[in-house]
Parts: sequence; C-alpha cells; structure tokens
Amino acid sequence: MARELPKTYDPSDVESRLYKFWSEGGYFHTQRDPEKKPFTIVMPPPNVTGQLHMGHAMDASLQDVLIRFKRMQGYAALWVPGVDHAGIATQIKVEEELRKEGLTRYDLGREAFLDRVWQWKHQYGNRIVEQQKKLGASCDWDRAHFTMDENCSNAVREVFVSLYEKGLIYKGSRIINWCPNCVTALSDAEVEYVDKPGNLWHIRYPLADGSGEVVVATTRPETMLGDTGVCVNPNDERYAHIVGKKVILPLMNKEIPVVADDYAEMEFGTGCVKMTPAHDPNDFEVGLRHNLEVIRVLDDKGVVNELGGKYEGLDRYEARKQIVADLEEQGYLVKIEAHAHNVGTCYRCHKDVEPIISAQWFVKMKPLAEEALRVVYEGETKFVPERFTKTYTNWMENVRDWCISRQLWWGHQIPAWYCADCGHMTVSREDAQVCEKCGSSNITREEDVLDTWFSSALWPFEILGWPNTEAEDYKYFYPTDVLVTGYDIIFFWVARMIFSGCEHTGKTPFHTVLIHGLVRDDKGRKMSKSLGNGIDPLEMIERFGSDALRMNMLTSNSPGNDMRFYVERCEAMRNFANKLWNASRYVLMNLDLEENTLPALAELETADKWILSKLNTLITDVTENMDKYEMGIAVQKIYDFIWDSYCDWYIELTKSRLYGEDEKSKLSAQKVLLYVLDQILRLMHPFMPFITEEIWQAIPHQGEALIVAQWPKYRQELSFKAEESAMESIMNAIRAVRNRRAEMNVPPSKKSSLYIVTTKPEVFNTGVGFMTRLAYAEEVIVSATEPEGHESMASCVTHDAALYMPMAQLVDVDKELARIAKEKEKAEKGLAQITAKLNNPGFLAKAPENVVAAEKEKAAKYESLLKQLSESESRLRSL
RNA sequence: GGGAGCAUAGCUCAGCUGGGAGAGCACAUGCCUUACAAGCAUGGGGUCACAGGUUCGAGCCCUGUUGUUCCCACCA
Repeated sequence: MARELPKTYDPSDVESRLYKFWSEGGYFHTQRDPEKKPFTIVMPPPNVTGQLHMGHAMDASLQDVLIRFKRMQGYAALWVPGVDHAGIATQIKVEEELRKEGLTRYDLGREAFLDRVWQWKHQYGNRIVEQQKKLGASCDWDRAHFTMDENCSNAVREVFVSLYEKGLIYKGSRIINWCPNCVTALSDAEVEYVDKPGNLWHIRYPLADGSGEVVVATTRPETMLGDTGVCVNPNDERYAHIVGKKVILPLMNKEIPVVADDYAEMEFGTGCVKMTPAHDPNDFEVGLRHNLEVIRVLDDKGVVNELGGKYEGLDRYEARKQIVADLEEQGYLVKIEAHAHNVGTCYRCHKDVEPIISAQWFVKMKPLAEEALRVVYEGETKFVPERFTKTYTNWMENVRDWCISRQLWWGHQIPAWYCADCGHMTVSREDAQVCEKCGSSNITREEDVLDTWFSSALWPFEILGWPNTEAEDYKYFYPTDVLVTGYDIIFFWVARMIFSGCEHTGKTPFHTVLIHGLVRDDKGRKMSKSLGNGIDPLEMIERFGSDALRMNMLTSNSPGNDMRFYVERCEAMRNFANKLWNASRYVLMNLDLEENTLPALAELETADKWILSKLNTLITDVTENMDKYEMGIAVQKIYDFIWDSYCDWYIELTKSRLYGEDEKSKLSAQKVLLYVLDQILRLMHPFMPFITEEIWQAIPHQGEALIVAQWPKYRQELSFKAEESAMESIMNAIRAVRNRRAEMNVPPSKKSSLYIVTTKPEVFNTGVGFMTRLAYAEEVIVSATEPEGHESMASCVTHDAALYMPMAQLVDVDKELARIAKEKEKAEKGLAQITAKLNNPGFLAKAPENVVAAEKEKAAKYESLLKQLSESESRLRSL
C-alpha cells in the first residue's frame, strides 16, 4: 500500500539508498539474451587521475539517459565503464609525490617506479568511479575495465605487432613535437597552438667570400646554433647570384651553403630563410632535398647541448637572450620586429613544445584512413549533429603519420627488442628471450611506451573480450551502438577508434557518434583549474540533488553546442523535482487503490479523456525525439506536460471530484491520476532516475523497479480528440474569468455567480464543477440566453462563450471598453492575416488540406470571438 | 589560408520535417485557494543581426553582408 511522503523532497536521503537498491538488485548488470536486441555504449574512460568535472557530468548524463531509455524499451542495454591509465598525467602526478620526498623516478628505477604508480592507482583509482555513481550512472560495473589490465594489454600487444607485421608501424627519425617539460614526444593532436606575442629577429649572415651578406628573419634565434644552410626562392632574382655560395654563420663561425628551394617565399620578410633541419619540420624537408646537415642543438630538456658551442648548458630561453645580446654586440642584429605567432604548446602542461628530430615510432596513417573515411562517407557511422562529420573527414583526409612512442615509463611498453650482437630488432607478441635473427640472448627491450590514446583507440572491442573473437560479449555486443563524447576529442579518440575498429575487427565500432559541447562558466569561459572558475558537480549534487544536475545538463541546450552553467538552473530543476514530488503526494494522500488500473472507458470523464489523450501525444512525441537523440526537446516536453497539463490543470480539475460526494467520479479520478503519474514517472525516469524511482516505489505498481519498467506506448483507444477540444473551451473560459477578475483586483476569496452563455451547453455543463472551483464561482449557470440584468455585470468572452459575473460595482466602463478595444484589435489583426491567406488562390491550391482546414477553423474562432467582443462593447456603450 | 558554429524577450537559451514567436530566470500585480510560497493566478516585454532570393507561406531553405566564437593548416 501507498507510503506517505515527506513534504519536501530530500535527494540526499534518497539517492544513495536507491543507488544501492539498483546495484544490489543487479539491474546494472546486463545479461546476454538471444531474445533481446543488444544496445551498447562504451563509456569514454576518464583518467585515473581524474576528479569528476562538469564535462564528465554532461557525458554521463547523456549516456545514462540513452541507456535507461533503451533498457526500458526492452533492449539488453549495456553501458561499459572503465578508467584510462592516462600515461603522462598519471606519471606526472606520481612524480610530484616523489618530489615531495626529494626523489625522482630515476632514483627509484623503472620497476620500483611502476610499483609506485600501481600503488597510487589502487589508492585513488576508484575515486572517479565513486563520483560517477553519485550521478546515477547505470553502468555495468561488473564489466569495468582499466586500460592497463590484462585483456587491454593483450589487445594492445596484438594490435601493435599486427600493424608492425603489415608494415603499418615503423620506427624512424622525424621531426616530432617534443615537450621539454614532460620530456617526451607528443603526437600532432597533442599540441595546442596558442597565439603569443613574439619577435621577428633579423640577422645578418655575411657571405663567406666577403662579397656581401644576406639578412634572415627568425622567431627562434636560438635555433641558429643548428643552422646548416640558408634558403632562397629559385625565382628570386635578388639572390640568384648567391645560390651555391656559402655564408658564415655568426657566433658559430662556420660556413653553411645557400640553397634554392620553393619553400622560401619571396614576399615574406627578406625572402631569405635560415635552415635548421633538426628543429623545424619545413627546414627538415628542405634539408632532405638539398642534403643539408642535421645538427640537433637542444637536449631532451630543452637545454643547449655540446653542439651549441659556448651556449652549452643554457636553457632554450636563456640561450635566446644571450644569443640576441651577442648578435647585437657583434653587429649582426639588423632589427627586431614585433611579431605575434602561433606557438605549439603541450596539451598536458601547456609549456612550449619544441620541434626536434628524434627517433620515434609511427603509425602509417594513409592506408588506415581509407576505410575509416569510407564508413563515414557511406553512413555506416553517423555523427550527430551531422556537421561534425566534416570535422572528422577533413582531419582524416589530411591525416599525417601518428607518433605513438612516448618517453615515459607508465604505459604499455613497446614490444620491441634490440640485439646488441647483430643489431636486429625483434617485435613479438610474446616477450622475446632471444634475438629472432641471430639467437643471441643479448637483447634489450625498447624503453618507450605507447601513447595512451593507442590503447583508448581499441576501447570498444578490447573491453568486450577482443582479441578473442570468440568471446561471448564480443560476439553479442560488438559493434557497439552509440558513442557519446565532446567535440574536443574527435581527433584524439573517435577518429582513432574508428580506424582501429575497421582495421582490427573489420567493422566500424559504432553506428552513431553523439557529440556534445563543452560546459562553460556563467561568463562563457572554459572551466579550468588555473582560472579557478570550475563548478564542482558533486557540490551541485549535494545542494540540489543528482536529478537536478542531470536536468541542468540536458535541458536548454541543443546537441553539439556549448552550454553555460548556471547554478540558478540547478535550483530551477530542484524546484521541478519538488513539484513532481508534491504532485505525487497529492495523488497518494487521496488514493484508496491497491493497484494501478484505468477505469472502464465509459466511466472516464471529459477531463480524464483530455489528460489521457494529451499523454498519448506526449508519449509519441517523446519517443520520437529520443530516437533522434533530441534529448533536450524530449525532456522539455515531459517537463511542460508535468507542470502545466498534469499539475496546473489536471490535478486542479480533480479536486472538485476528490473532495466531492460522487464516489464513482472520485474513484475514476484516482485511477486516472495514478495511471498518468505512473506513465509520467516512466517517461521521466531516464532523466531523473532517483526521484522517479522513489515515487514509483511508493505508489501501487507492478514489477520490482522503475529502472526496468516498460517504456510507455501510444494507445489508440485512449485518444480523444473531441474531449481535448471540449476541455480547451472550458480552460479558455476559466482563463478569461481569471484574467477579468485579476483586472478588477478581485481576490480569490470573493466568489461570485458565473453565467455562461453559449451555443455549446453540453460542453460547458460538463465543466461546471471545474469552473466553480477554478474560476472562483459561487455557482455556475449555463444557458443559451443572457441572464437577467447581464447588461450591468462584469463580463468577458471567449470564441464560444460569453461569461457574466454580477459584480457591477467593480466594473469600470471606460477601462472595460479600452480592454475590449485592445482585444478586438488583436483579433482583427489575427483574422486579417488568416483571411489574406484564405483569399490567396495559391494557398488554397498548394497548401496541404489539413493546413487549410486548420486555418479555416482559426478564422471561424476569430470571427465568433469578434462577434462576442462587439456585443460586449455595444452592451457597455448602452449603459 | 580552409572549415564550422552562433546572432530570437532585460539575461541565458529552446524552437525537431517551412504553416500559431516559446521556456527558465528577472520584472509588475494579486493570492498562505486543505500537493507544493522551492508555490498559485494574471500581466508587461521580441523589426527572430542586416540585405536580397526561393515559396501560396520563411526564425527555419538559398545567396551575400556585418558582428562574434571555435577548429584545422600555416606564417621563417
């Protein structure tokens, strides 16, 4: 039997209890079921170092809505969670800890350091998981994965070796992005370009034969230590005579050649470019074409090395200062020009990245991109919103080889072994004991580990059991269905999952990529630690409840757009939760039912049919919106239905029945109230799981839990168009009376008789009870003719009724006339618009029938409203 | 240089396949009406950035303009 609910909803009490209830009930665990269709989402694994932020909250809310929706629709809905080992981030964190003890990772050595990281992982790795649970995430925690656990490591190993065997992974010396602070190589995607003010230093390089000089311009003067040439455009007549000659590199006092290459633009600067093949990707290319020497002058920490002459030991920025000073002193500096330019920075530590030549491992991307593009071109994987398709294809079409090696210890160590005897490299699925070529056991393993994203790229299939293609989960759940993530990691992750899935499983890993925007602060700025403008989702949950936070994430925002976070909106959603709570209290405190059944159709009254019919429409609309991933629109419709239709109208309409004497009417009202509430709770559950489950458990229900209850369906027999229209008539009349009374400043406590003159007495007669209550009437008299003395009564009209209240002393005739004039004007304008349409032969000929019919109906309503208004007007004038 | 988003009420934003301009917050007035003052009722407030075009009909589709934000590439 129904339980009594407290007066205000207290989420903190409810949420942890219910999460436990779901968890212990096993509702999160998804069984493979041949009778059901699978629906699978893999969660973007948060960093093991992570703390829940608004981005996670957005991500998780969307995924949970989808999963709960599909679960209720009867799918074997699986949401697989997991955590990412986050190579750089985690290593940095642990190194920081070590630093407090005065140690570095080198003091510990690789093995001990890794032990330390694992220790850290065991201590803190579960933090983010616990936080996700607070959001209500209905993940299958039994299937949780970590990117460094055994199966993921196997998958990584398999993929690496197989790509290597196919010739799609190679090791080579290239210019890569190097972070001197994190001391590792980065991929192109991991570099963020930032506009920074800088200078263009113009430097004089004298010709070796003393016949003159050239002036070069550079933004990084310190790289001149590694200059091995000067480049001019072959068509540049100014410099034609010096091509092939040598210039003297200032400070280093060495001769370097002048070469001609299209790369040099005649219009830019002086048209002369210094070449530093070891520290600039373009220079490197030019160097290859012209056989320039490659001299690397910076070490791994960005400090000038022994090839930098007297500048050895200086940090790159100190070296720059010193070099500029020396150039000036020695008369080589021509001028300094302010020049803003884009500087690459590390996406982890935000320090400037240094392009450096280095031996690294790469994935050859062109061959892999082909299929990854095809599946998107041909719609096997679709982006929602569609515009992100272009972001993806543009990137994939121009993709460059992926630098996958990192000079870290924490991560998947590359399975390559170098033979000290014959120099051969063994790449192997099993840990190599001997060189596969010469059999020597004098081999050492590659120290580098793989880019974290290399393992994340395999996420959708590695967590389902791959590389074991016979794994039951893999066979049943793969390919997955929808991937939900922010647009900021399309390149990092989505793109790489798609080509990895195509290459290794032969299938694109998901058919839909649902992209959401970033959560910003109330001023539109990115939330960040350094700005200190982040809002903690956990604090919001504590203050307003998880449901309110989720609703904030899901409403007032369209897919793919950024949203600003307003605490006020959490508050508004908390208020909504309370509204739903109190509506439920109302239903429960007036309920004498043991079970939820609708009355026989014959016992349904107009208001019942109205709300049931509206509910039907809602169910259809919401389901359609959900199928199109328009969660925001869907939830807005439910919200409006609950607050407006159900609370403000239907509940009010039932009061006269519940507090009245007609037992039959009372009972049917109870049944309909309960039925509709139950359906509302189901529709709302994916969005606000906690409060809906809590209420649902308190009302008479069938089944164990709302989380696994069936999603509502449209019921043809509960569609009542005539009653919808009748209720509209009654509601309009009520609104008109309230409006009129408000205008006259009549308090609700002052009741009056209400005369309704209408040609549809059958409609208004069914509404007498409602009108008595909601239009503050003493009594309601419906008739076809005006009541005695109506000339001096307060009045108002709708399109199908004239309403009179004997409150003559309150009527201000002039004010009244003004109001009527205003209403008339509005109606006339409306009518004129429609008449114009209806007089347009083109409209009649080309517009669809139902549109024309609707316009005609509107015109008729306007006409009768105008007629009513005119009558009121002339009556007032005759007073 | 290439691509994309945004411009709708005082603020923040919805507006799905073209057919009545909406919500929340804020504002004004009146209400402790036995679910809810975290509430109820009523009201004020918009040239849908601008200019063209398509259409019977445009906030929505097309072209251009302006402003703004972002992504990619690149600028020695």
